[in-house]
Amino acid sequence: MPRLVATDIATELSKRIASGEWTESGRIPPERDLAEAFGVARNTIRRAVHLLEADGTVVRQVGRGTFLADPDPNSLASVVARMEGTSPADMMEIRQLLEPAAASFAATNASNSELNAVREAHQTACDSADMPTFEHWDAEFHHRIFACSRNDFLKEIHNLMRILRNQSPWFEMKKRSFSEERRQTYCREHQAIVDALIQRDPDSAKQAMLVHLQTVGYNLLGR
Amino acid sequence: MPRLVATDIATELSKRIASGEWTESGRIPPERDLAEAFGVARNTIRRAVHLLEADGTVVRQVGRGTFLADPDPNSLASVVARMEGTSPADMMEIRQLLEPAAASFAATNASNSELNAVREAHQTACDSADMPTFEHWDAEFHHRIFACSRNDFLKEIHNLMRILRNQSPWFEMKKRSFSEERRQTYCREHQAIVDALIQRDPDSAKQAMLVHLQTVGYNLLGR
DNA sequence: TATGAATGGTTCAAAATTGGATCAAATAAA
DNA sequence: TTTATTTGATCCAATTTTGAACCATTCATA
Repeated sequence: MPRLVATDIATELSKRIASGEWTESGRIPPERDLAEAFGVARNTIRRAVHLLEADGTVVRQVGRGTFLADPDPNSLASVVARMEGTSPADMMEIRQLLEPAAASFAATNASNSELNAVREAHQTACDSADMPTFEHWDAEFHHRIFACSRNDFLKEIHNLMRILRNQSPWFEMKKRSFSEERRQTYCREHQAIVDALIQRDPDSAKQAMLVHLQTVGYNLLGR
Repeated sequence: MPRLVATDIATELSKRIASGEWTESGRIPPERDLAEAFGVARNTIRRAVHLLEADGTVVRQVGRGTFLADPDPNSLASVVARMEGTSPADMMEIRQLLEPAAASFAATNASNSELNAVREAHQTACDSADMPTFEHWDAEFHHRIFACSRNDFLKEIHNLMRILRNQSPWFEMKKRSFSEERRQTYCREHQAIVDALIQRDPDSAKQAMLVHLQTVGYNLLGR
């Protein structure tokens, strides 16, 4: 047994943690159990665990236990958690990437009845009397275009973006910055998209959607 | 009895619910019964069920019981769940949309050291002796390009896609269909991407990435 | 309609679990 | 020998679990 049993135990624990021994529960055994398992006094375990704590490998909580500090950054949960901090600019950039593509796909793949549903959402939005109603049908318009893109994954990414936007405080900002003039602009731009879709022209649909999203981006981000 | 009994019971209950144990009645047993079944105090069961309630997994009603909640199709959880069923073709279509854009962004936004990291991953992949090593560095190559696209949301979408691919059985298929010839093709195509990035040419980078992903798509989907 | 059983909601105190801290004695290393 | 490490023990503080009692609501049944 070399010198400093504690450091040896610390590296052993590190190895086990790295090998995923306790990733499932996210928690390592109580010090008293570890002491028994390693056949060593509890104080020694405490010293070893203290090293891991100093590393940032592990976090201790009185009365609860010792926990792995960084939950697997490659788990679905952490990815989604990080997505919740997405900035408006980053989100807009991706929207401008995906939605024109969705419009293009829709022009090619949508059934006539699906296109009618898109036009219907557009029409209802234009005819709506108050802002909340407009915003609902505006969102529905975009949603229905994704719905007929015939790519389920793309559709779900859009759902994801919608949820993230609705969760974010900066979405409220957008609502407040709304005006009747902007509403009319959006209606005109939506009309252009609908026209391109009905003409089954993917490139025009893509272009019209991009133009619209640039307007939305400008209104939202001021650039 | 293990530690943190309440959370353990919560995950156990989650598993049973997911496996459809109580879907026909839509109702889980009374707390007092669960307490007896798990050999634990009722308060502990209450804590566990409270976690499920917070998840939205379950709804409680005084005097009636605890019921399975109608899954909200617009919750993050259900969106992610639906994403897990993404087809290879749909996934590939989106990759061919996003990764060329990421490469384009990278050509514009990356620092020189980030580009070096990309080149390094490419080099290591080319030099790797066995297939698992190659695949690791291949993945790292793509990841690092997203990392310097300077759009965090895009980066996380890529992480999401990576996780979904790794979870899916059809990903194994791809691994089996690998050959030395393909590996060399990928190396050449990666080289073209690296060259375009270092020349800071967004359009070439985008184009080179698209070409590469068309190869990957062809190998994966056979069309 | 009235009653009682079943069920979740609430509260409380005692016991158990777990990390935090300290100290003196034993042991190993220099 | 001197110094540092480990041990073994004890007590403290935070948290969880337990066990019990009582309340409020729902629902079936007398």
